[in-house]
Amino acid sequence: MRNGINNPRAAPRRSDGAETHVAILEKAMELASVEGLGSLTIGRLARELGMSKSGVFAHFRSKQRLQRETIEAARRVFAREVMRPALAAPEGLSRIEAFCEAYLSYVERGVFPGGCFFAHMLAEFDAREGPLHDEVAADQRGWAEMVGRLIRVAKKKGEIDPEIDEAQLAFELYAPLELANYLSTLNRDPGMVDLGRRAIRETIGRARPASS
Amino acid sequence: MRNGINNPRAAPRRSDGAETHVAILEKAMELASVEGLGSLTIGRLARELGMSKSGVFAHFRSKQRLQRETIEAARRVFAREVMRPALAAPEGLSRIEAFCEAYLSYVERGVFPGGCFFAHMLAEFDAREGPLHDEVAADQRGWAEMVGRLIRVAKKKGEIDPEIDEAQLAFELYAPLELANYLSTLNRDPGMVDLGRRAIRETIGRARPASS
DNA sequence: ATTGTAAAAGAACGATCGTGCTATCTAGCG
DNA sequence: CGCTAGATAGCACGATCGTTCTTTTACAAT
Repeated sequence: MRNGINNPRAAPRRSDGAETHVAILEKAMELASVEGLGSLTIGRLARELGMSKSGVFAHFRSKQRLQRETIEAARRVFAREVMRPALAAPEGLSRIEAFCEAYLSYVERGVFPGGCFFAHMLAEFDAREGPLHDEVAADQRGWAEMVGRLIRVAKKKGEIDPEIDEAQLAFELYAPLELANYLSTLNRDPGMVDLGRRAIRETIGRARPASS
Repeated sequence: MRNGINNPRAAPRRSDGAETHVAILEKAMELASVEGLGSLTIGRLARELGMSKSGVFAHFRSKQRLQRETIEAARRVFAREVMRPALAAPEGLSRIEAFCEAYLSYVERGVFPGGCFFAHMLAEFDAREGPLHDEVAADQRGWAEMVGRLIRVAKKKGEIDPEIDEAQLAFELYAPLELANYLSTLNRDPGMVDLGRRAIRETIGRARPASS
């Protein structure tokens, strides 16, 4: 906005505020996925990026805003790496499969160095009070509703047994995803997500209508 | 040891070092289960207990030792609240059931105010390097081996289908336990552990030999 | 070349961190 | 009683925290 919009041959500036802003958020996501949002420190961030504390601070003007923007940036990564490939699959059971596979792949590829950003946040803020707990709870509720919708659509298409309890199935799909993330991260072994992959495959298989 | 051992009518001391020690560790477990071992602070602990920072510090002489002892104290709670009732059940499938139910009950009853202490530690240290990561990984490995033994014994007794992959079954039992802990804590709703209860029941049901 | 502006650095603040050293209090022993 | 030893408090340290204020830098427009 400040640079090059009206000038097609604008020389690259040594440093554009907006670029620095996203660079900070990228490093913040990295650090927070490993050590948590609570251990995310402005001084640490500055040292890691080779800039001054006040230089970093000026981009957010409070730690709360830094934390909020870091979460928002992580949501965009999640949307790009998990939601988008899932939505590319056709509606119904295969979109459910695609969503689970997209999540497992996102864990397996190490999109965040500390495993799934939101799994970490879930554990960090599940028991606390305050705005960060509420953000995590809202995200969680949103995903649960989304999976619930996917299940209902698949039922309507006759790809899932109509007798199946939606909340229960959503839980049984979510559980292996979450654990695959934690165990593969803990053991530094991306191969462990295959345990989750197999659990998902069998749970989805059981959810199919008896006729099939 | 220092008091009353040889004197049956020892007057109660205003404060016995050993009693204070366990009181500190109890508060430390409470705080750490909610906010994590990383946010556990000696000053905070002292304020919460109405004593001085140096008074608390003197019991451990380093923060590392405080953290180690807090983990050890939590292991004792886990042994008392989960392992002991599980081991009271007869060997085989019913001990597996008892173990899962003991865990879910321990979550449901809110033994720790922040949900399962070790589930919190798993997420806090899964991606870090250092002694605390190694402790968590060792605990994790220990439980996995224990569940593996339980499954093998149940197989030997003919209560579990011999074709079943032990590691896969262990994973599929562990996943609902973990998620039930996180979701019930996040939503402040102990009722959510019933989702885990039902998932466990069905998974165990499927593990039975086909003959049965 | 001068001016304006946004980005970043620098310096300082009060608070809190982990840790060490010293002093005070109290229970039990002679 | 005085003495000893352990538990606790008080105080100070250097480091780091989040935050504010001021200054320097580097580019864009004039």
